[in-house]
Amino acid sequence: MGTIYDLAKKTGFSITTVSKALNNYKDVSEKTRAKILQAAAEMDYLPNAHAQSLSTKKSWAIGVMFSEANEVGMKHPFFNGIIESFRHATEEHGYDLIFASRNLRNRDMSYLEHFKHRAVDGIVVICSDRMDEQVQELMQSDIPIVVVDMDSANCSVVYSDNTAGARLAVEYLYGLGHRAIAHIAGDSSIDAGAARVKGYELAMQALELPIQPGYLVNAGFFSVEEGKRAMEKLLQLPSPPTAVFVAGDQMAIGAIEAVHEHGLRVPEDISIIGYDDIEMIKYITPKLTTIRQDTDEIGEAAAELLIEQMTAKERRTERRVIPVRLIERASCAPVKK
Amino acid sequence: MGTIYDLAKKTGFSITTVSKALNNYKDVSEKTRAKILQAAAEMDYLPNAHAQSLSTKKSWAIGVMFSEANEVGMKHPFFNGIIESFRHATEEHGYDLIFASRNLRNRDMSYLEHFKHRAVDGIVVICSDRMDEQVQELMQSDIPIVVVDMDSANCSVVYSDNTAGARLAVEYLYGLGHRAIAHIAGDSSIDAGAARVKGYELAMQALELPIQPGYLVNAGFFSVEEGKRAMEKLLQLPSPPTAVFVAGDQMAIGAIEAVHEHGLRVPEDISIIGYDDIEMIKYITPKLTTIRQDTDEIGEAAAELLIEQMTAKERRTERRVIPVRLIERASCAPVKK
DNA sequence: CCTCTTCCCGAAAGCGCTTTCGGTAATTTG
DNA sequence: CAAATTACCGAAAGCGCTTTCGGGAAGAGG
Repeated sequence: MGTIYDLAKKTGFSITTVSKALNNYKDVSEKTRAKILQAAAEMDYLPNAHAQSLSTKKSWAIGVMFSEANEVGMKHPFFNGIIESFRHATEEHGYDLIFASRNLRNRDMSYLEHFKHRAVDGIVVICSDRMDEQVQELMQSDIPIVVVDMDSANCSVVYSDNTAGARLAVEYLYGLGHRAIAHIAGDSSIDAGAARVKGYELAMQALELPIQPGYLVNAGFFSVEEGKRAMEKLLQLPSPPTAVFVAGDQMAIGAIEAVHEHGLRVPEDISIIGYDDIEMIKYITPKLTTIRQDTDEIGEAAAELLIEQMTAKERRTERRVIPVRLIERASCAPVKK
Repeated sequence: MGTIYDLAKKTGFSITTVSKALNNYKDVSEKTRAKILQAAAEMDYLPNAHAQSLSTKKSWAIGVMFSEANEVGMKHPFFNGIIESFRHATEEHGYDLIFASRNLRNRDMSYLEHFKHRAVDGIVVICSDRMDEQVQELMQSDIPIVVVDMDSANCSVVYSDNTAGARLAVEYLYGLGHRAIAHIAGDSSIDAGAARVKGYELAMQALELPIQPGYLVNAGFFSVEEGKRAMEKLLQLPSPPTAVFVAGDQMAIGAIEAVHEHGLRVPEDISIIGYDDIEMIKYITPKLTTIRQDTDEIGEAAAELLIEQMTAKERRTERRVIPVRLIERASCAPVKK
């Protein structure tokens, strides 16, 4: 493969000139540049990224901290859409993604430390647990950063318009004639969960619907099982809801399961609307009506916000809220008279 | 953060000694090592990975080439399980994963070139298209490599026991009394597809069942739509099968859809068995019976094979075939009399 | 013909770290 | 007590690249 020294020897120029030719400096004539590029091609020369980073202080690498919760990691059906789109967007600008371990030759270190060690140009955190110490540490560092799916006053963030989405859902159910509308919520320690609760409450208030006791149930961390348990609670109520807005598709799947096991039908007996629009809900029965979060858009926005900071080499803080939209499928129906 | 020079200045020792202390060389006394480590902790010293890699020729990074086909990327429901487990396994040994772009400051380059540029210690390719030029190039390089989900004579590979899995599926259907067993296959250009076809044929032969004309249909690249179309072909046959072994869960989902649209039921009218055991099939109706590929095991095996090579700093070629197993759910039933 | 620009090129320092090879001081051995 | 080990430490070269700065040659201007 060779180094610029080899190129210098081969072409007879100095390594300075070789380096300049390779980097399009203008103080090298076209003729010598051509010779050098030719020689480089002949010997399959490739610059060594480590050497470059060392001397330029730029690594062209983005550190990613990805959903660590409950072992799902890259299997996370919503986040993996975001990271995919983020990857695409950053790739076009020449950045590589590095998934760091917290393990440096035995000694374990924090994500921040590892990212500093690797000298990444920026960081993206896609992880909904704002209370995570590691996340906190990253947000307080001075490395360019963008955080997805949670809010923060002192770093760039991008997330969906969760309250608007929740209102959309409630208003849609209302439009179908429903008045007894419950909400299976995600935990409020997660921004998205809290925002959707807020949207639910605002919408109910705007529609002058009181929230009946027991109609707002916290189902924790968005899993199928938790959604199922939450729905069971609703079904046990003296007067169960005719429609429920579920804060996440996975929980909605669990909710539907609970309804079925209770001998009722969706949507004939109970309407269910989810949130996220993950892949699999197109294949369940009934196909889930949901609020779609635009993962492509989110990933791209995150990339944009981060790249800006990295090229400016300074931390900025900008908030980007991505609109959502209702996807009508088959899990909601007009209320039974 | 500081460098070893700062540490040297602060402690009064030479940078040589500092470096040695940090790297547990034994020709530095306990006393001075303690002082240096102390100082390092005080100034939050972190070694610079680029400098280290430059001088040691070891980057502690693994380049990953991940499913590029049809824009799914990290959303691939089977591969993302593998990469997650692979990540876990390599993390414990101190390796980071780097998802490279093929874009180096405008000029585009191959994956191999990019990986050389980044000086990764090893490469993992998780991507089923063996004909991909990029994959070929990687397999022929001299960097330690492990390839998942396809076979090759000249590099380490790990994949599931696809023929055994196919036989398992066919024998299971046979055991339920089925004799008219069809196979919706993945394209033979993909190793997994070809192996499953082979397993299907072997099993049918062993059971002395002739493969009726039209019973073996190539459905291409494992998508829901292709599976659906394939099933439609089967349903148009003069005597349609009573059971079909589908080479992938996504295709099986499509197949079930086709059956339903045809006014028939699964499994009452037609039994369907899938392959992979991806997350979502637990939530469709009916829950899909399938052959589970152990993504955890595959990822771990791949990690092991690669780490061996990287520590030995030499390319090796070993084949690891991971056993599969039948997961019985609700999409298969005894044949109707 | 001389001076002033402009155009090219290269010396050298620096990025932060590792590792070989000696050398001194302290310790052990005969 | 002299000689031979042993224990510690440091100088220096090297990893592959970038970038500042200065200098020579060629062309422009008077």
